[in-house]
Amino acid sequence: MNPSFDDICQVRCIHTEKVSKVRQHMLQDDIINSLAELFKSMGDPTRLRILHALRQQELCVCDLSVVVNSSESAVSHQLRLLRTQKLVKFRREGKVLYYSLDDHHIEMLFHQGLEHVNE
Amino acid sequence: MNPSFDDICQVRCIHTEKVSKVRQHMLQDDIINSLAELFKSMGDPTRLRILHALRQQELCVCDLSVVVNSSESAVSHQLRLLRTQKLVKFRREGKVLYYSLDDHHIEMLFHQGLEHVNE
DNA sequence: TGATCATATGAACAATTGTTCAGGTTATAA
DNA sequence: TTATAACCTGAACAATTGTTCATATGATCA
Repeated sequence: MNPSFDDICQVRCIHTEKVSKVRQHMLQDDIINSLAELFKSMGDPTRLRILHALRQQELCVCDLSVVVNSSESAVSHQLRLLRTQKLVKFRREGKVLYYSLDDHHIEMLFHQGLEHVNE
Repeated sequence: MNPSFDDICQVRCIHTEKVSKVRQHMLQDDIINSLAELFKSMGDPTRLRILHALRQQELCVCDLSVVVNSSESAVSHQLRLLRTQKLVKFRREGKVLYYSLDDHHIEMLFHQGLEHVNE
């Protein structure tokens, strides 16, 4: 177990006021965890390739596996994860499932990320 | 090895035109990898707590370890990663290092992420 | 109904990750 | 120079991750 706030600060904690102020505005664990899951979902090359492809065009699993150069099984596994995290959605047309980005936040995140990477 | 584009598409590939169009606009591997590293860096609860703390206030390692309730060593390891990925920067004042967010993209990404999580 | 196509799933494996522990740096001040 | 405070680092470990392989759905059509 970690020592409590008070325990630590009796020993050493440089800026007590700053710290307690910041602590009051920390996010709840479940929010932080959801946020971590979201970014984690975007933290894999294959999934980013999938997402970038879907930025341009809705696509089925077979197409996606060709576009991102990965097996259909691998793509399907990744799509399940992206679905769970609400990054993509799909519509069915007969046997074929067409995947697309779930909402505009994903596009925004992708765009902002690209800007950061391109300095 | 994966079969080549042509190999696959001779066998089965539903929407050949769509696919080759999307393929032409795919991002280069190094861009995709950098982007993945960026999001991966934001895909951990401890690092998100650190980043969120720094959104409010520049802080030293000791303060941060109290705020995010983690050991100084753990925080230091995470800060190194965040530095490498250019998510945070620091300034020195005597023995103390004050960390802060590197640029406004990080704030934007955090904000957009929060919006998505809060539906 | 049975055959086939598009996709999903479960188990298993190597690879990666985050933390802890035990030192090691670097800058300040006595 | 020596002691101390603030921070960093490397090794090691359990836990998590992404892929592959084999198999299972579920929808369509003959």
